[in-house]
Amino acid sequence: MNDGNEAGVPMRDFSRSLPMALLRAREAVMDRFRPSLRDFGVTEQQWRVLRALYDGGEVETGTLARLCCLLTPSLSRILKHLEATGLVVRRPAPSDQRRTLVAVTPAGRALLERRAPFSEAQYRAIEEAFGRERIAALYETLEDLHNALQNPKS
Amino acid sequence: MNDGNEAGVPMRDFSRSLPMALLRAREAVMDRFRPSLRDFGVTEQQWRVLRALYDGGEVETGTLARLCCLLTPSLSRILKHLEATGLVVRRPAPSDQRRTLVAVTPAGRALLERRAPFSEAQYRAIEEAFGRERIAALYETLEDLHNALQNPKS
DNA sequence: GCCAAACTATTAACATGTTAAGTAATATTG
DNA sequence: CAATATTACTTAACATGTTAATAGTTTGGC
Repeated sequence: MNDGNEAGVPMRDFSRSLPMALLRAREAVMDRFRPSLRDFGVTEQQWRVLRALYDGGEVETGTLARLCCLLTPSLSRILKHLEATGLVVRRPAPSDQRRTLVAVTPAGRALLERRAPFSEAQYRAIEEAFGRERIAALYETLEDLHNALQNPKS
Repeated sequence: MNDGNEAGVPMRDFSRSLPMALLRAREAVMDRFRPSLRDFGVTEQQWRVLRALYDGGEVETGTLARLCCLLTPSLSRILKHLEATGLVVRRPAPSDQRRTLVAVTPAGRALLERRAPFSEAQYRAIEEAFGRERIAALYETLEDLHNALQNPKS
């Protein structure tokens, strides 16, 4: 009668799952970065937070969460850990005691600058394997996709 | 002297992080699918496992992990949960007692077929927002990237 | 057949993802 | 200005990500 179910909606081929395709590609990329993350004793998410703070200014927790693509409960635990290890500092915002301002410490900055060369080396290897132009085009496509799916009606 | 650190390696702009770009795009996509996953009481990963088993045959745990982009410790816990709720069954492989064969149950198949229409509706919305051809091209690019980074020298 | 090496799955421990609930501070309304 | 709603962050609970260690099987020499 149809493709095998009562509702008449054929099951999409598993290879055409967009979340899976994005995840597979991301895992292939992360496999290149995990060794040095491990060597420097930081998780992927801890690195993202330090990375977002590198510019030097204080950043509010909520803003930091959006920048790093983290949910605030996760970020809360990550900041607790980073503060305990002396890589970041937190203080309440003077103008609004609800908000928390986060900044990287000199130790955190030193860690960032020690790992940066290893990270850049992997970027060069990835660009060599896939093509610098194709990588640039992919950044654009991914940003367009993100924008196309944001707030469809608001 | 240079871009701000002693090693002379300028820090890459945070917007040019490939893992972040892939993650942001994936999160934008997943935001469309999470509501129905939640309505049907399954996690994203549980859905991936059921989805991979839909064809009907028995699949080894290791193969299933690769198909679903899951590490075997995660899959082990997920299968325990899915088996407890009656959505999959496990049995040792007759020819090799080390291996475990997994299959979806009628209840699991029923869940798959109930949610499929909601999932397909979101795929249509995504294709409408971003363009069917661009989505197809993205699948290709992501697969090429994955292949380009797999086993560079083996 | 026996023993060491390799393989498969699981468990353990710690960190994060996800949703709901809680706490404190600020903004709003009457 | 007091009661209420809203906001920002945290905590709690359960599920998964990640790495290391463990237990049971099989395989390969010998």
